[in-house]
Amino acid sequence: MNISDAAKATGMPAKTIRYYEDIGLIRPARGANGYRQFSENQVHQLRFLARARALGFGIEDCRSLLALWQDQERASADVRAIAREHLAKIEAKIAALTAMRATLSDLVTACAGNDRPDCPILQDLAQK
Amino acid sequence: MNISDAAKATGMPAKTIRYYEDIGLIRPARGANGYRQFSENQVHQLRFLARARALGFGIEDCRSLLALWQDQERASADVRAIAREHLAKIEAKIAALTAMRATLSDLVTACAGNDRPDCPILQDLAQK
DNA sequence: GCTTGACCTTCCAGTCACTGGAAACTTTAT
DNA sequence: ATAAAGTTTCCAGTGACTGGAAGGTCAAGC
Repeated sequence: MNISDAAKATGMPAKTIRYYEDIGLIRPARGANGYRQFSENQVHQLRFLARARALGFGIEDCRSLLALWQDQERASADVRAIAREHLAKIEAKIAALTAMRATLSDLVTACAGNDRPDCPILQDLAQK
Repeated sequence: MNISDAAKATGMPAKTIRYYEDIGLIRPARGANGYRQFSENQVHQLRFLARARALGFGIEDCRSLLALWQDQERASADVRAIAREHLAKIEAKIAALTAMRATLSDLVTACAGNDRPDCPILQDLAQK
């Protein structure tokens, strides 16, 4: 399987797959012509990575999760610890964004949005 | 006012202020010794920037907002348009993160987190 | 055989908003 | 006089790609 087929099979850009090889997340074989060759198993790994990334896990978390997945002797506690930490980071981001949204939403509502220069948004930015 | 005083007055790292000069957000004068000299007005501008950044506006938005703030002939509609677009992006991010949180939260709950290898989190990552 | 086009390769640079660190200069305090 | 603190510039790194250039390879049509 060449890279564009792997890309189609996983929904990832070929560029991303090359990048993942670059940083050692996957190690596809090479044909005599130098082309990367992906096994079904590697396509499965790529899908695992795509799903983990879609859940917001960072690359290093993905590396750990992939290793745990491959490891039959893993403890689910190790997986859970990674997921919990990530969940905490996501919750912190949501909290920060929610606070921003509250303020911005108020300001957008308060601003007339017309031809005149007076603007509660600028007032807010200027004062604090 | 030297850079470290401006940093204290705004709560920004001096590095960040230098960076803002680098990209043309602010243009402090220079003393005979080459040191940057910040006026009260520029400190005010920096605080404006800090506040805008804290609300999540990108640098280019900050540049536009700063220009609008300085422009007595501005239309509040222009400010509002920037804020609304930014608000929409924040809401999209919140939606994405909230979806991640829902899935992750379920998975973390479902995982026993013990010594054994069976793990709903890995199962989820592997299947889709 | 030859050409065209689609595919593949590597490598370099850019994204965003800083942040860290090195080397060298100036100012301030002792 | 010296040491410490503050300042300067410049270069590199962050995360996770993404775009593009230059060049090699493959399959199809003439």
